Amino acid sequence: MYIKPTDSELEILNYLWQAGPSTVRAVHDALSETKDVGYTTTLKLMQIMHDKGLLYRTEQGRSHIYVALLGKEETQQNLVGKMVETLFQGSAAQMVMQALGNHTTSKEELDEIRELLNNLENNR
Amino acid sequence: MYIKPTDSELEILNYLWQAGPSTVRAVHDALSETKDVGYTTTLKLMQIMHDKGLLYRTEQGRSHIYVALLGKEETQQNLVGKMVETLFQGSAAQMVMQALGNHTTSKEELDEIRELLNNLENNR
DNA sequence: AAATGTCTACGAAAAAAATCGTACATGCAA
DNA sequence: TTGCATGTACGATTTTTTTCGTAGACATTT
Repeated sequence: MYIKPTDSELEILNYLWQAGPSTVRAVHDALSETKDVGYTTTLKLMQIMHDKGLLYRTEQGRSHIYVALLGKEETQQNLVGKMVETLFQGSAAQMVMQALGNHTTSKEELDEIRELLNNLENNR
Repeated sequence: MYIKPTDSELEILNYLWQAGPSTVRAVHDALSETKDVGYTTTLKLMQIMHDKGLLYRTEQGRSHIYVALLGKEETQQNLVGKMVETLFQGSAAQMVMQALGNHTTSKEELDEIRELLNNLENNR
């Protein structure tokens, strides 16, 4: 069974996806920018995530280097999928409407989506 | 500030959105279909939601009738928006790709989305 | 060498969510 | 009228998540 990361865990995963293998220090410094939290809190969270199998870690001198074991796309897919099921009765289109209707999206992005739509229809 | 409903609360809201004003019994019977949970658990949850201001209730004889105070669209918007921010760095288009890429969507729905895209571009 | 800084480990507490048992009221049926 | 079904209230417990203090190891600075 897939383990749904908590919101805090997601913040950490996000950083690791973007930054690659990182120390607790690096993660914590990044999170501190937007959030008031103690170092040991971040440390503990990452240790727990390691226990849960969400992170891999390797020793690097006196500290540890952590790597996300969940892929970004895989996780996005899981969470979006879950939201489509629970909040949109399984209709991805409904969710898309909500998402696009209330966010500013550039012409380039809209075009990209159009292309995706075409591909979906052709590979049917 | 907007209060994010928990997963359990969302299940209840979903039912209320679909069924309209309902008793605890009705909600619980519906949830029981897919989930093993005691009646008093559902009752307590709904009482808490009432305390939080998520539900309104009115007496009906010996029991209570509950109504969702959060609108469905409003809540969808909030949660989708939050997900776009945290999981897709603010890019709704990215989320849309994920959502469409991994769900089967009918031609009608795809057309509907196309139309939405056109409208978005025109009302710029 | 002593002090200081920076790690991890670990326990514990606080906070948030979810679960349920029991008590008690009341309607209804035998 | 006695007993059973069905409500709510409410406290308590359990589980999950978040937070942080303290201790000990080790490197670096003074």
